[in-house]
Amino acid sequence: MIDKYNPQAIESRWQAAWERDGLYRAVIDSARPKHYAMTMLPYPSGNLHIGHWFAMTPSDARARFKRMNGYNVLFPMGFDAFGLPAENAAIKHKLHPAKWTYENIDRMRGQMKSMGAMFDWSREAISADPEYYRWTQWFFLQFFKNDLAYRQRASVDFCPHCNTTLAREQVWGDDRHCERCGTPVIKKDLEQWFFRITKYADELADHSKIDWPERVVTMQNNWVGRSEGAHITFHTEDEDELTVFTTRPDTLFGATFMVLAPEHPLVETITTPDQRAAVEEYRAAAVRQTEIERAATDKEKTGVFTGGYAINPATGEKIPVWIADYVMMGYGLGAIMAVPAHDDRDFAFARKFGLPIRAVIQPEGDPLNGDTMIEPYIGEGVLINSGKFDGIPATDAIEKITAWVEEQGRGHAAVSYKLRDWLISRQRYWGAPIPIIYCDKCGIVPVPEDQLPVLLPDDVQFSDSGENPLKFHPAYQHVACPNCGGDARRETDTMDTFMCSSWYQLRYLSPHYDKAPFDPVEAAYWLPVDQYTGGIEHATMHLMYTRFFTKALRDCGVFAATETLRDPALPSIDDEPMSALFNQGIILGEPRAGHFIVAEGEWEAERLNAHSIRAIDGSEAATETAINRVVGEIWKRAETLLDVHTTDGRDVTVEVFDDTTFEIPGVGMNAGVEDLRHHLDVEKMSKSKGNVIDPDALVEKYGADVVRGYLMFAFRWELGGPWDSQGIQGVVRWLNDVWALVLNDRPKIGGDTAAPDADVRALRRKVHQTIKRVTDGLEGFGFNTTVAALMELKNTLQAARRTPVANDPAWNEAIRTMLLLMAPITPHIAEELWSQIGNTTSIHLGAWPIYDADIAKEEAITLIVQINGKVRDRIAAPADISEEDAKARALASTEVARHLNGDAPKKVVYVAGRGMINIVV
RNA sequence: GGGGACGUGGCGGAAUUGGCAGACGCGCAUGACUUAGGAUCAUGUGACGCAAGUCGUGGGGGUUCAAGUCCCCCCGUCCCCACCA
Repeated sequence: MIDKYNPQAIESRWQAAWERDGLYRAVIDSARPKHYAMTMLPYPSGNLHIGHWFAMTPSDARARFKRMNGYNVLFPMGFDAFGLPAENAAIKHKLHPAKWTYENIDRMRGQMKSMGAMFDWSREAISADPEYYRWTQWFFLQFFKNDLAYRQRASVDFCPHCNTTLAREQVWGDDRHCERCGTPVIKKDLEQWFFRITKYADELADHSKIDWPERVVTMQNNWVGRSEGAHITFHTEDEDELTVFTTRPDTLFGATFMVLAPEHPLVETITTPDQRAAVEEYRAAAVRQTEIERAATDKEKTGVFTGGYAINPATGEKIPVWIADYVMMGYGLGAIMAVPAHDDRDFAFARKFGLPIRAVIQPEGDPLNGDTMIEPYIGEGVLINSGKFDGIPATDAIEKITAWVEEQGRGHAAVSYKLRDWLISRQRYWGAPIPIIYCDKCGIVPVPEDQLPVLLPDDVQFSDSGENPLKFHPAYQHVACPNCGGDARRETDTMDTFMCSSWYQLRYLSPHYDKAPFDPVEAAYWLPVDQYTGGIEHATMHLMYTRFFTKALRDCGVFAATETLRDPALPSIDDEPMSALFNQGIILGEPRAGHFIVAEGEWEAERLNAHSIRAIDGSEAATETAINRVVGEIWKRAETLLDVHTTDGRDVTVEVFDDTTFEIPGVGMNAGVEDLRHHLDVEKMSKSKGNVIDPDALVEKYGADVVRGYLMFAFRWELGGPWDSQGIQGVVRWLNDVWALVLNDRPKIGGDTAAPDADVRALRRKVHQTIKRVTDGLEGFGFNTTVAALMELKNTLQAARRTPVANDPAWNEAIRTMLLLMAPITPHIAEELWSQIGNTTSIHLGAWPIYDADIAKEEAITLIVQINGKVRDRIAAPADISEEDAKARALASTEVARHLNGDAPKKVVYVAGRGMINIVV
């Protein structure tokens, strides 16, 4: 009986059965430990791509694994449904964003169901639903009430293409472009809403309560950018105060001039009449300059003297005050004391404009001289030219001079952050309206909570310019002031969609709850998220915002009701939203090579493998192996393409454009190509490059289990890598083999003869070793080695099947165990085979196999005998061999004797755990 | 300029954290079966060598009985931040 594995026949059937039986409904069960697994929710862009599969199916495998290990697992899914693409599609196709969005959601939900993932769809949350954004607005009001939201005119980043302002986090790269569309941003002076995320700077830089990847922690800490230093107040000649932030108060005596950002408010008053024209011109030029130009680090320093002076509080000296665009208004206090002797930028500036340089930190060696220094000295040393502080090590002086400044009433220790408050206003339609009303009499008036949600009107006209249609919707804008009843105007900006995604883990708990953003009973049981997974690209955006949100909600008292329902002994849920995080990598496009010349014919390589190399003119290549090597080496080392010729049947000569020639004698390359550069044509997938892998087509061709299995097997999950359309065949073979192994009739080996005990023990040993590898692998996100372990077990079973072991009860146990171990990774085939071998309940409700270290323990080991670290012999020995025995056997080996050549061993090292002996001569 | 990650066969990647380098898979080679094969089965597959053997984890040094793994110096790739005071 051979019934071929046909995934299409079984997968939809099981998906329907699981849905019918409510297998993945997660319901509170206080008798079981909970596990809240969450993977980043998708934006409903239209179709699921392979990246979604790569992100979601391994997460699903781990959630299933947790479930089989006795956890009550919640693994929800939803859609981050507000956002610009919907609005752009609306403009382009004359289609309402809601229609576009919800149609996409319907399609993508269906595509996700084809993954066979255990998503609990009864908890689906969609951020564009009024019942969702009602609470997004409610949170805004809580922030407003608690002084965490404020409105301010500020110079903000504006994307001219998307026609909206952006948060600092959404401006990327050297050219400061819009994260969504790539257009360089411009600065605009606008009244906007901000959240006081900076209030939480220190807390956000503290990751001690969560288990997050080091990479994310580092990026977030850099983003918060805490620096410790001091505020020091100088006085101008007119007795105006001019306060600077510095991380080097120890160099105060070396401050020989000051620099203000061109936008600094004091510029107005400090500038002298004869300098005013020059200053005004410089300020105007600075405004005109793009951020890119201003931020270029290698730029020649520019600046203008204001004509004004300030007094260095340490030296009493009169020092000039300049303006220069290398000082930014947005960081610190927008003003610096310049210490040219000990700072790169100040040094360059001083040299250019002939300003005095005074060394105040002296390293060991020749005394520094400010007039002759050719570069600033940044390192450690002792203070000089610093009055009573002379001779103190600079590291101590930071504290001492700060204390002294404070005594003088001239400043204090201070901390500065790079983190900016979060700008959440967006001048676009498809987002959650900001629930604010402006009244001429009452000012800024929040919409009363019982009037939420502020609904987006449907009857809007989109213009090609992308301008917010709410601005042209009088009925939406004109409202009565909730306070005085008079004529008032509704805010037309909507909220940054990162606001919606900052709290979705809460809405999943009770997506239809209408008394609060979430049901405290659900929250008390499920929170916090135990395992979050998603891409690293959100490190300083979503992952920052959601942590801020949680802390802000805590301070607004939103978790109070939940806390009363929780065991106070449990760790708190209101400091951090997600206890653990794991970032998967990305799947890149399949590598493609171009044309090159082989055997004087033109050849084409669509891939890096020789298999698909063929001559355009139909001629034959040299041996495929040789060509294979050439292609590999070319792609590994060459920058530009080259000619490849065969000189005879086997040898290949490669000519690089610069006439370098090297030989490839049949197999392998000779040396001499080291200077060729690595070059591999691997790119991100994109429609325009035509290298997109469509998961639907793969599912249709191979089935969901194969796609899941391949995605987990072919890459390290945290790294991802280029797609390989041939590699998937390995997973196809694996599942075909498993299918045949479980279902096909077995020949009775030797009638009913009992299998030798040793063989049975060997089989069970392999099974238990696999249990351990799979358990550890799934726990630790090592999906690729997990699949490898399952393949090995299959290989072992295939071999055992030809022996009497296949008649032993241990065989059936092995099959059962293998299916249970496969269930999280390939849920459909596992379920089908589980049912076919006679089980009536779902394998996914089955208990995870228990690892028994005694069974897994090797009975015999191979002693590895090394001489001076080189393996010279292998000797079979019992696992419990004593050290003396092992050494004796090693020294008795004839191989050892041969290599010792009569020399006496100087030392014999025995490593018990590894069965290794090293004889040192 | 600052911070971080990485570099292992033709390819994706293993290596229980200092202990047999190359698991598992792709590809490839040879053979079998086939009208055929992008199917299946068997065997082989780091390099060099007929072999004994030698060499091998980007390069160079070091620590150690033992280094892909630890330390130092280079080279290269990628990511983040960036006139941050």
